[in-house]
Amino acid sequence: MSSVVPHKNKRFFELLSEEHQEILLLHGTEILVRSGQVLFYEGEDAKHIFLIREGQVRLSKMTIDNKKFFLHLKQKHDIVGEFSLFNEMSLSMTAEVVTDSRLVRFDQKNLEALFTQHGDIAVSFIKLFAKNTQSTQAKFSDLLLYGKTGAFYSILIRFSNSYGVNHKDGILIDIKLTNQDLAYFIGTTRETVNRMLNDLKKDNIISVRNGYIIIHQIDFLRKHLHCEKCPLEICTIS
Amino acid sequence: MSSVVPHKNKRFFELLSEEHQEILLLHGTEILVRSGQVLFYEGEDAKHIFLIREGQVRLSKMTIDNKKFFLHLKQKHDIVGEFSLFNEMSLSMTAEVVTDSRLVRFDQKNLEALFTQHGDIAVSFIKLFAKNTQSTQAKFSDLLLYGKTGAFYSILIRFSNSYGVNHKDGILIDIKLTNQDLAYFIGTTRETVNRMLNDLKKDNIISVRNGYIIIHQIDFLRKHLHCEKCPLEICTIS
DNA sequence: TCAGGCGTGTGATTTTGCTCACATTTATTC
DNA sequence: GAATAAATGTGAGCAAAATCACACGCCTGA
Repeated sequence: MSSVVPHKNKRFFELLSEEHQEILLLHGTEILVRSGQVLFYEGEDAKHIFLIREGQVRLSKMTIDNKKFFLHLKQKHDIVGEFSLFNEMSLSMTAEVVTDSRLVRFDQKNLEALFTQHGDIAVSFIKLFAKNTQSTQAKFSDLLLYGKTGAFYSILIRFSNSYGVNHKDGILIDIKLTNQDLAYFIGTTRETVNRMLNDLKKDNIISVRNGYIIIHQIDFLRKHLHCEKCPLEICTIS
Repeated sequence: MSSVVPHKNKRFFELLSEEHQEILLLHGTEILVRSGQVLFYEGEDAKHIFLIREGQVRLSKMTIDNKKFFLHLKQKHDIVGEFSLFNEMSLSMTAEVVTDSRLVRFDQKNLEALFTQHGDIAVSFIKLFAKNTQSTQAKFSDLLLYGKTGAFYSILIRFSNSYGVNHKDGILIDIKLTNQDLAYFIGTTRETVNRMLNDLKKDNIISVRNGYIIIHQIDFLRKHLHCEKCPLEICTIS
């Protein structure tokens, strides 16, 4: 742990006690899922939620006029599909596995019973939701209040918090992201992203080395969003 | 209950059993709060959450460069501040009472204990979060994917679901909203809102009678968002 | 009753971001 | 290593929305 990336965010599963982790795992089934597979589609009825043991899952919304919008990129220890607990509502997003993954699948009904019995696990779950809510709303207010540039900076900060690793020249975002991917995360076009990226490169705020983004001056980004002092936990992409 | 406003959304508190309602109320303190008072500010440490018995509370984010963004307008039976449960994180929004209100204030610590003991109340809380999450994310994807017009239509639909009452010419939104208020809900300017409002009036989609908006053709708005068939519960403003 | 405040309405100008079109570079595949 | 595909880079034109500037109506309180 260095000064650049002070600490990784603790994810839901890590926050549970050993004992609770075991209880939870006993109620699920481990499954292997290949990249490209879809865990559930928008509009379907919710049946399961998933814990990621290994791999990455992307949550997105897609519209009829085939616009796409990526909401989250979930990783190890994250929960996917929690927003369907325990409603009869149909799902509001699509979950797609983007790198081969090992997941634990839980049945909704099982979980409800488990939570009713183990109030303390339910409380951990509430914490998960609470953090998520804050994080999501913070993200969107960035996206809306500071234009596309703001949205872009916001997403960079979020990626650096969720996927950043220390690097001699700053923070390296340790996943491949095309311009188009980034565009889907902020609701813009790849051209606009490309121009913004190049502006930042020109000013030496970031650089790109074989497809990976390195952020040299994250404070520049934070300042633009008036977010110098905001807590790390809420600025995440997962 | 008519065909225009098929049913009011059931809010968190109403979904609890009588027994649970009583248990919950026993753990809180009833307070009266005047319009204009602030329950908590962005950046503070979270101490309480609130149940609205009567009145309205607005949740917003405010930035240094004094941009404002209204996230929710909560009403009777809604919970305010749940996103602070049970983290040590500082609050990410400001809660302001906008009409004189009667609230029940809960202490975080109390609630955590209560939930641990009564898993089933915790489960109800998880439902609240789950619905909220879906609703919020649906809203924001509208705001980002369909431009300012889309954002505006989205907000109108949400207000009609949360505050709409039947009216001979359509759905009346039963709260006063200035152009500026609406602008803060969608992250735009009052001028833009004004122009959009007038466009809708011109086409007889809506009209405004002494400050209250009446929606005549809500389907027009829905169609624009490709949202004809989407469930009522997630399109709310609270 | 009239002054001041607040909300609304509307034009002109500028900025931002999207669309389209195409060139170039970087990966893949056979 | 040539052929193809995928991703990046960039200009020009256009559309959407923000900004600025100001006029008007309506309520409210001295």
